[in-house]
Amino acid sequence: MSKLPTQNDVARLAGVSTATVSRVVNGRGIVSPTIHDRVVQAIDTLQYVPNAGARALAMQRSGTLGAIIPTLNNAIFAEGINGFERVAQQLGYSLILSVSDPSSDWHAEQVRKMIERGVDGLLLVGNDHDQEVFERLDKAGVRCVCTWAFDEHARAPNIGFDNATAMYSVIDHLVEQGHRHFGMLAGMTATNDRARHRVEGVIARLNHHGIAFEARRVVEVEYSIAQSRKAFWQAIDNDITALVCGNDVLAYGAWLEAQAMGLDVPEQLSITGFDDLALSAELTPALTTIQVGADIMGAEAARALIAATEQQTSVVGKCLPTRLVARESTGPANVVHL
Amino acid sequence: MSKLPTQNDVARLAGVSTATVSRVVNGRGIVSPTIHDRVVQAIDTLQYVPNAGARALAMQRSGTLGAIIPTLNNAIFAEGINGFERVAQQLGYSLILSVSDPSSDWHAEQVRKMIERGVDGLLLVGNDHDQEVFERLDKAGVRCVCTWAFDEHARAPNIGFDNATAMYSVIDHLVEQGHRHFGMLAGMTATNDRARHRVEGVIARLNHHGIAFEARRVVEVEYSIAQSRKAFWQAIDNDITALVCGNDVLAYGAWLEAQAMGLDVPEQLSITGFDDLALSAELTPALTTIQVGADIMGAEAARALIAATEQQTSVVGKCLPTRLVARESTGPANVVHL
DNA sequence: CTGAAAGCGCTAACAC
DNA sequence: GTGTTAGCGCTTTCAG
Repeated sequence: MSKLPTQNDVARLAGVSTATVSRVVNGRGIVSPTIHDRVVQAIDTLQYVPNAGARALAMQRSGTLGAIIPTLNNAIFAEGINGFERVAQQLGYSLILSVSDPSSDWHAEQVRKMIERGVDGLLLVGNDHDQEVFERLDKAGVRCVCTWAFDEHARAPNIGFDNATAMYSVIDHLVEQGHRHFGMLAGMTATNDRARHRVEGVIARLNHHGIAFEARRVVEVEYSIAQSRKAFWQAIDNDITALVCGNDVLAYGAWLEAQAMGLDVPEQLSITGFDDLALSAELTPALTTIQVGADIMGAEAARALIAATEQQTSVVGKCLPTRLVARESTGPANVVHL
Repeated sequence: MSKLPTQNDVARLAGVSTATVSRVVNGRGIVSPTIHDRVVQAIDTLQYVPNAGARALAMQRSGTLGAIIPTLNNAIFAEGINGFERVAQQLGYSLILSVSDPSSDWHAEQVRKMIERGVDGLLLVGNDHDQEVFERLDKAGVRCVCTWAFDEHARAPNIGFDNATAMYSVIDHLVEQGHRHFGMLAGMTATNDRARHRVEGVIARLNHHGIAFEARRVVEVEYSIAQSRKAFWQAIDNDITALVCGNDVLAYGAWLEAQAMGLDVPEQLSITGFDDLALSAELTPALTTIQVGADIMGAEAARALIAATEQQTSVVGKCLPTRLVARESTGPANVVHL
């Protein structure tokens, strides 16, 4: 582990000043072709690699973007991070990733760590974050964007979609097919604003259609197939013809359980998801769901953060469209109840 | 974006030297209780957050770990990164994540970026990396570990499993149930050493059992359900009774296609996967597969990298066990051919 | 126990 | 065009 070559070493070898080396490395300023070549030469005989930390210290910009997501075990977040990282990489930024749920005590600490690392921008999921988090971020001059939601009046700019109205389209689709009796499998609303808004959307739209639906008919469950399968039975104990799920993972649980018990989907029960994961289109019957474009959302978030950083402006939010993808897991309501 | 408070500001406010502030922040050295309290006081009235970049510059250690993975769109990598990040976080390290395939031209560039960022350790996937990559890493004093594989003689320490012998257990299981005619859906062997070793394992073990199986019976396909479904038909065009898949995603494709065409699994065709993703246990019939423990692998990799960094030793590799999980998608070979 | 001072590797004015 | 010179914010001898 011999000491790495520094800018200084390159300068000496090329017989120029460190400032000049800096100029050619960063392509800033003007350097005569001759000198330029000499420096480039020196750089690669020495295999010189600039030190990003030192550069960040001098420039007061790190060239990194941070992201704190609740989990990596749901493909939808992986997809979003994928888009975020891809754009960051293309634009010369590195991604610092942290997995931590906003409802956990660690969350504020993770945010602090991001500030400590000097990220130029930070991606957060949802709007459920302590006031303090945003204050620290502001104070540190770290731009941030909240994703997976869109609320014009949120504390920080949002780049995401409207979870409630996305659910409207699910409900409209179902009501159109004659459904009047609904069940819902939702995420934990207490600690997850996206889940909460999806439930609210379902209830609001059902009311809009004059269909009674009480909050207690909503079964909340952790996002996992296994949990969902268990919860399925609580959710369908009424004469429902349609089961609305808070996301595709929950829908998979319902789909599997229905299949396992020989229940015909959609003949006897329509099932809907939310996210449109890759698998959803492949199932038989294929899952009707909401396409959210997580990859694009991540990409947009990265672009917005970087633009704001480089142009010294504030991040501009954006409401991304969602789309109902009507497939085979939903069909006309049938009087043959369970 | 007023200037952030620095150690200096804290020092001034507390009426001590920066060295003292450093001491209390890092818990190193001894500071009298009185002074200690005064400093802590100052730190949180100023909301002081240390600057990791500056610290890294002074200490020559960044407190970050890097990981370069081929994709985030396969749950198995998400799982591995999850374990890696969790341990890193617990031990006070941050994760810098980059998505790039080793076979792409960008890969070397991504490695360079990691060096530039000064990561203390780097996780790579597989052993298919240019010699140059390892040289640069060595030269920069960046420890690295290659995962998802285990080869004692690899250029860099491996923390992973033996892909070939894992396949032995799949073959043994199948042969035991009377299967003699096999098909295989594999990943792209040219650019993926894990896929290659899995194929080699299948062939070697089949030969060991005296069963003829030529490499051309292996259908290579990109890891995606959609691709797998198409490839399925090429793979089963013989009188096979068992289809061995290179990973669970490929197996899902086969499973779905079989289900869609009304083919009975395992009565008419046994199907096996590799990875044991969460979904595999939930399907009906549940998928027989290889449990690799990606989360643990990631965790071990982080632990090894950090231990090596902090103890100034080299990374010690480790061969992690894999386990055949025999479920319902495999059964006795049946003479009723396709 | 605590402070002073010398860097860590790089950039950015400012001179020449 | 190119070199000089201050720092960026932190840690770490070394004195005291």
